[in-house]
Amino acid sequence: MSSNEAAPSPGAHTAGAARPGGPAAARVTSRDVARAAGVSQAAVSLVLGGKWRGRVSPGKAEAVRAAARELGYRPNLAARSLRMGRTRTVLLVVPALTTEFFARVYTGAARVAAEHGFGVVLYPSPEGIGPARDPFDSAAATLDGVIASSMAAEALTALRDADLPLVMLDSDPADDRAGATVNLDIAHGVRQLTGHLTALGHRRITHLAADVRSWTFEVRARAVAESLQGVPGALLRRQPAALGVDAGLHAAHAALTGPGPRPTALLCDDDIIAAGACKAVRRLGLRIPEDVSVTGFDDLALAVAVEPELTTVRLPAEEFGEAGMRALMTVLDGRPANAPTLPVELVTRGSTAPPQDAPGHATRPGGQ
Amino acid sequence: MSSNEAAPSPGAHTAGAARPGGPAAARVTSRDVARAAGVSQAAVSLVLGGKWRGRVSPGKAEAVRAAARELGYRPNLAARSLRMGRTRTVLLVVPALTTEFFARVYTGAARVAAEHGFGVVLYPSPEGIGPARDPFDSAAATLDGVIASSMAAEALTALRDADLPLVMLDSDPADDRAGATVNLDIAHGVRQLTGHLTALGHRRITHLAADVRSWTFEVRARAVAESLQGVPGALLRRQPAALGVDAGLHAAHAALTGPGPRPTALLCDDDIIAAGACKAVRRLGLRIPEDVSVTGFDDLALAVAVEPELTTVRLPAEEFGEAGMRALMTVLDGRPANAPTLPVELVTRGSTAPPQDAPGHATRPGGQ
DNA sequence: GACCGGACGTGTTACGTATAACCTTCGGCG
DNA sequence: CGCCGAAGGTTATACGTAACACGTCCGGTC
Repeated sequence: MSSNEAAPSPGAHTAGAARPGGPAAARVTSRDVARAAGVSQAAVSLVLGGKWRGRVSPGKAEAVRAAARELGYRPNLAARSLRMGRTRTVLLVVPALTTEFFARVYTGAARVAAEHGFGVVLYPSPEGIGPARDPFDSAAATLDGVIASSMAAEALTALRDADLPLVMLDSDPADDRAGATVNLDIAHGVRQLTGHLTALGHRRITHLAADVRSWTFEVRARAVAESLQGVPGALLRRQPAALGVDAGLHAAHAALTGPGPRPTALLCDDDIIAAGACKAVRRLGLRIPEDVSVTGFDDLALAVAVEPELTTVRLPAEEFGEAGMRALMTVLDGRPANAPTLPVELVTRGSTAPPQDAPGHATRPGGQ
Repeated sequence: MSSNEAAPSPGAHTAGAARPGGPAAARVTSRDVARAAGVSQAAVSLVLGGKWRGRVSPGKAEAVRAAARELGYRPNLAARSLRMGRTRTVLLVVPALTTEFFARVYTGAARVAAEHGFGVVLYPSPEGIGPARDPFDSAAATLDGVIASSMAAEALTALRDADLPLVMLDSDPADDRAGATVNLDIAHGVRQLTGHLTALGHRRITHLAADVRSWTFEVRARAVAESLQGVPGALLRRQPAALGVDAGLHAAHAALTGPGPRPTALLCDDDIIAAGACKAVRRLGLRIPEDVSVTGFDDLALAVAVEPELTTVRLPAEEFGEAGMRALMTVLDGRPANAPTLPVELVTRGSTAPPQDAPGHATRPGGQ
């Protein structure tokens, strides 16, 4: 990593000066550098590759580096990949990039990858790519490793032939396909959340549960149930919800108008569902948080855009991507993979408050 | 969104059946296919490359295809790139991926690229990558072309050496660096928007203008000014706003509490600023849309998550990315580039209504 | 004085593909 | 009949890099 921290910016300057009027058509190769430095191409490869300890004299090594800088030499990645059998490219499999959460995961992962000289290509789920060719058709041939979210696990079936190093994000640690698994401490976040709600006095809580088969949502459902187990008088119900604002709205409507006593809190599986739930609450003439408290998950930008701002569990999305990429890099180095679990944090905002349980004044038609 | 009903399963099935128990260590090359089909490696290349019209008999061609399928042959992209001098990889330069708009642009661009057998790598702006190495250092060596948003124009300076085919998104058509420019009909969208507001009776309008130097925001500012030029009694003011919910809140607060008559409409440069503006309006004890109308831009998911839902100008983000990539593909084919301008659409929702101080028209509390 | 091993390099090769150049067969035509 | 061009292939080569195998010098050692 510290081997080549040669300054790039002055290099660009001299490169511009070094090519006065010549057409950029002819790419400069390691052989050109060799010629300029008066050494063989092999020496250039050794020097620039950093492994010249006792093979090239310091003087010539410096000459090589100078010539490379002067000519603006960039190694041809295709040739290198062909020779080495490695592409320094990894695949990130996410359910959809248009969700802010995974866009941030990508950002973190790409940053760490860049530090290691790796690139990241995306497989943003079948619905993102649509009916086009399966990226694995060509991609699998030129990948060094894969990071995959548990929410896109089904896409991984296409990869089961190629036994690439694999790091799973937020998935069952018992999954043996993965070389390592990086998790978020979802269960703890849920416990904080339910603790917050019960401390406020909430007992009738409906979990607006994402109807996506995924490890992370299974954990959330289990943690919600378990953490309310010991609370006297707690009445937990479960309302499935698809992902999206509209789906959250419909699910919340069903939850609030269904049989039995009305819940005083809606615990939503993500902020987007929660935003939809807020709309449903208000359309029924109820107030947030006085009549119904609503909580989200993820702490997206959305969480502070809606009103009132959402109490939610902040997931460290970028750090998540960073940790996943770091784990993959250690696996690629042949070292044993660490599999950290990242902490999450409850963020308390205006969408939660003690319930106004007075049984008499349920509906206030006018409202604002 | 229904999850993926697409079926990559049959292809995966045959692939799984073709490799019974062998270790996947040894990659299958075109020579292996040649051996299996009883032809030379060159014939395999011809057949699989599709240019065997009068060079290989149909029978042998079919045998080659069968053998390739049977063995699960995947061409080595590194070798192909080295031989051809092209990488079938293009770069998409965007200001930040965590914004939904550009995530959708990427999705569309990646889809079209995949149809052409191209991959897309991202350069999500310096602030996304952070202080890590400049991706162009290595990337520029292996790119066939570039698509760049005008919002990330400064990042392009790093590319000025490499004279790669370049398609600009939503930027000044006079910019000569670009081989083609794909635009959105922003000006028309703005005219629809101002027409909508003035038809409702609004005259005192403040433009919450993104303080980002970018072609698209310059066009918006100009179009707002020009389209209100001929409206009698129109009073346009301009309030700079950084990007983000908080920035929108502050800018709107300044606009509403500043000197002079209070504006009855806030025309925001994007939905996120508009969401912040909504919060500012309510914090001042004013109502949307009765006291102040608010409009956004882009039609992100956010636009229907806030309440009231935002009147906004829908930008066809994915189509935008698709059109950009299509233009780049034609440039790469050596054909003259078409440079379309995509239509945009005004979406009228609950955040706009006639101003209450307009004579005659009164308040309609219900909403729809 | 023969031998050894480390420092300092260079020649050569292979990675897998696409394609130019070449070679053979064969039917048709002057 | 002799020759030509097309069909149907094959052989050979180059792309740019990394690294193995091989030299050569030279100071020290027995």
